[in-house]
Amino acid sequence: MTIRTRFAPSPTGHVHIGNIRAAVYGWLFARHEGGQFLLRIEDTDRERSTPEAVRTVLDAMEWMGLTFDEEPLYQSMRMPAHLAAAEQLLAKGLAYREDKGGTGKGEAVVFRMPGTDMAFHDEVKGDLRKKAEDMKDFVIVRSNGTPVFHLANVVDDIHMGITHIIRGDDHVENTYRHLALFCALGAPVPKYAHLPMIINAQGKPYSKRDGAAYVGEFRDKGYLPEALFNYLALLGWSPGDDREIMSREELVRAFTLDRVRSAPSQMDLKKLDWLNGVHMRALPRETLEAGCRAVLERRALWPVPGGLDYLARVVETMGERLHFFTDIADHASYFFTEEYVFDEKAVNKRLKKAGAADALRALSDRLAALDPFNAQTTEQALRALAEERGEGAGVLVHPVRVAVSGSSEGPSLFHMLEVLGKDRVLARIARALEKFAAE
RNA sequence: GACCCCAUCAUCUAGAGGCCUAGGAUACCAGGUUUUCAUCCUGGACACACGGGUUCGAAUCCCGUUGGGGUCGCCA
Repeated sequence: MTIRTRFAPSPTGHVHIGNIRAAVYGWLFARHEGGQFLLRIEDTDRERSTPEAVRTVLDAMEWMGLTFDEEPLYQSMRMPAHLAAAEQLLAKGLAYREDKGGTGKGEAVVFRMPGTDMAFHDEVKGDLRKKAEDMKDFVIVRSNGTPVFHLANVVDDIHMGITHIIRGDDHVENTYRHLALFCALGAPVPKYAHLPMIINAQGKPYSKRDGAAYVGEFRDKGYLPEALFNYLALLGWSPGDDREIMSREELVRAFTLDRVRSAPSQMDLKKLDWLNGVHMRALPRETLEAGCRAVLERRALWPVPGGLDYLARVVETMGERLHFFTDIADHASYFFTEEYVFDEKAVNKRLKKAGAADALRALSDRLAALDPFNAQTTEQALRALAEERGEGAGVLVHPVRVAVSGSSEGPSLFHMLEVLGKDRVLARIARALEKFAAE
């Protein structure tokens, strides 16, 4: 029997990180087993289930690389099947009609629990059981004639031939109901794997208040899907050895449900950041450049004279300083605009200091005389000048860096000067002199 | 409250009775490399919630306590 798993989100306009992790685990499991991974949109809540909300789910899946093997099933289209199942249960005497005083006018259809103790083996939590007296009959069709989640869910899982249900452990208590429904409908029961929640520092379910909580936010903040994927895979699961940095393929090869932890885990955004840097550094040049360009476009820092070649040189110079695509705008905007911001502390320390203006003027003259203006020649000129003045190179290096980039951090100064080019460098030094060095 | 689940460094985790004076990673601290920053390298501090058992031997098994979480809808 080939394994089939599914991700069954209800489209609410955003995809929670905990949900996408469930999808990641389902996908990983299906791929590892050579099975299928399916998508079912639980869009029965017509208020919230707008086409845009559905689009958000699809986008998140695509961005994360969670490919599914069949066309998505839209639960709203399946209402007749759900109702038919209820009729069948009614006919078999496994359900009954009753007015439980609900919202609707008439009677609801209530499913009769078997009245026996129940047990099942959860792939991550182990053996779980529940006593008959702790389980009550429950409504499967509302008095207004619409099917309830439990019914729809089970009927659709049967229809889709789902063999393994991988979902959040807030569903464990529902499992007994679902199991009973599978049996009542004469279908083979699937296996279940309940994943622990992702929690915040307070032990509560991780939410928007705790930082980025939705897939789209991570994307917008510049995280790489492969980094988030890698991170999420390791949040609650481990390969059993010391590997941490893993590609999608390695994860597929290593993933098994029995290595999923059953205790909840907390997001560590710092670790995600680190992992993002790791994946960033492993990216092919063209991908890196394309990602940076997209950010620049979004921040209105693109296009720029020199175009793609220029961008390539900036990216090359920034090197492993880019932990996020957004860093190209957050930490290297001075390559793309004259409107770069001056860091106040850096200005005070390096430009408003006694002697800084004098040093800058002297250096500016030397730089102006350079014919090939590149990393080598600028470095030579600077060092020669420093020696003549009987000072360390730092006395010159720091002020220029701040004058030219506004910041005291950044790539190798001389490569930066080369990329910026003589004209811009001289103009920036002059402007900085005017602006800050009122010596 | 009832029922269920969970419990190793700050965080993610390895650990399925002796290999554990508990390993790795992030974060943190200290040094080195880089006259900056980042990367990288080296070192450091940091944990088996508690109490009882079982056993020659327990982070690992059992019971209890404590702490946390989930579920108790004609929501999904």
